Amino acid sequence: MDTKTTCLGVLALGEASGYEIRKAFEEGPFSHFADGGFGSIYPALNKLTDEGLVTCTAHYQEKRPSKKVYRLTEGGWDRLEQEMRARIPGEDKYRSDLLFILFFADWQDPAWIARVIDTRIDFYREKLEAMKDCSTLDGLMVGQRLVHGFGCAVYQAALDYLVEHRDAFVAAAGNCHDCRQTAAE
Amino acid sequence: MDTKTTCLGVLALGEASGYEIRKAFEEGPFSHFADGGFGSIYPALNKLTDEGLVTCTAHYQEKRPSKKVYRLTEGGWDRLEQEMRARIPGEDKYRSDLLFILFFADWQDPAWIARVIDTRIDFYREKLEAMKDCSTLDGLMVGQRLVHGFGCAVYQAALDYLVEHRDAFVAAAGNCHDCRQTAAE
DNA sequence: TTCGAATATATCGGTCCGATATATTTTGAC
DNA sequence: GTCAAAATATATCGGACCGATATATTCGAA
Repeated sequence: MDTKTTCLGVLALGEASGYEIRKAFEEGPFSHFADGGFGSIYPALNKLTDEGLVTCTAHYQEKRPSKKVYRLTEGGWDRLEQEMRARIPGEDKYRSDLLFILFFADWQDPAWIARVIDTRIDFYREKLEAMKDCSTLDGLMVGQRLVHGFGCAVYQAALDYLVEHRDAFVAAAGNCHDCRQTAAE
Repeated sequence: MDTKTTCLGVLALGEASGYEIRKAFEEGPFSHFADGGFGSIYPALNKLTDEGLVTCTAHYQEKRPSKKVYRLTEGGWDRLEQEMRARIPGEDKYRSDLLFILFFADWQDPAWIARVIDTRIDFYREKLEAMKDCSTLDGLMVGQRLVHGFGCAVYQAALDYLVEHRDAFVAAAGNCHDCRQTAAE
């Protein structure tokens, strides 16, 4: 889904400003399967306004930049529904710099490998704790709760794998002292 | 990692053409944590050649476009090592159109929800089978095998969750006949 | 009191990606 | 045996996307 469509999705939960949409992508309920920075969100919101899919109301605030609150129009609802039924969704995209580094673990310093894995283990533990004690789950739609559960399940599997194989990764590191020659076959 | 760096990574396993690099991203050992289409790979390869990080040798073939084979230089090896140790790797990116659709399951047609989930379950089953019987695992470095295992573990967790909650998703669908009003609070 | 984080919008340059163009060989189905 | 489809192989273009940056104020913590 492009940024325009994911913005429509956030706005389907209630009116929001560009800033609030970004929070939904970064920390909110959309954070584990969608994203978008300001450089994508603001242009997308302008295009959506031009196409009549959202309305924009400026809420003037005395001491801050005036907040522009966006809201779906009937056309916006139609477009969102249409996008969600348009095609069987394509394969998920999963990109990981950590896995790229770990792939070449054999050629690297054991201490460095240990450090990147331990950092990630800590990160996953915190993330999962925050997701689980998430009391804001009440009142959500069933789909939202299930998708949240999907996120937890996948993070948990990643964490478990890292914990279980941490030592094997570290042991692999530093065993190949001549990688450039080895790779040259 | 940008496309230039991931290309260096593929070339670290042996010389390759642009076409072969793409296969490594699409089906090969890099497929579950990196990617890049021709539109990214060819320009990246040109830049790497300009910077002296790879060399390009044209292998003329009689009846096909001549194959340009790229190979890492010493500078290329240095750059790759440097990139992998430059910083603690950032959070993985996970993007999913399926989860976006499922998030709004309550508002959608049960048959459609069943179809998208069943399609994905089939996809994961095939993918996992292909990954597990992967006899090409012999002779790989330890890091490569472990990263492969990580991919299997995460795909398995995703598959298990979908199988277990498929009926709950379908049951959620179609229960909300008035989503636009409901969303308006 | 000062420094960083949060609130809030916006742009710009560079990168990335899907679609498309081109051309031949191999594979497989009927 | 023939024909279509898939694989081999490189390349570009326009539009979308993203990180960095600019601007300005308030709030809380050290």
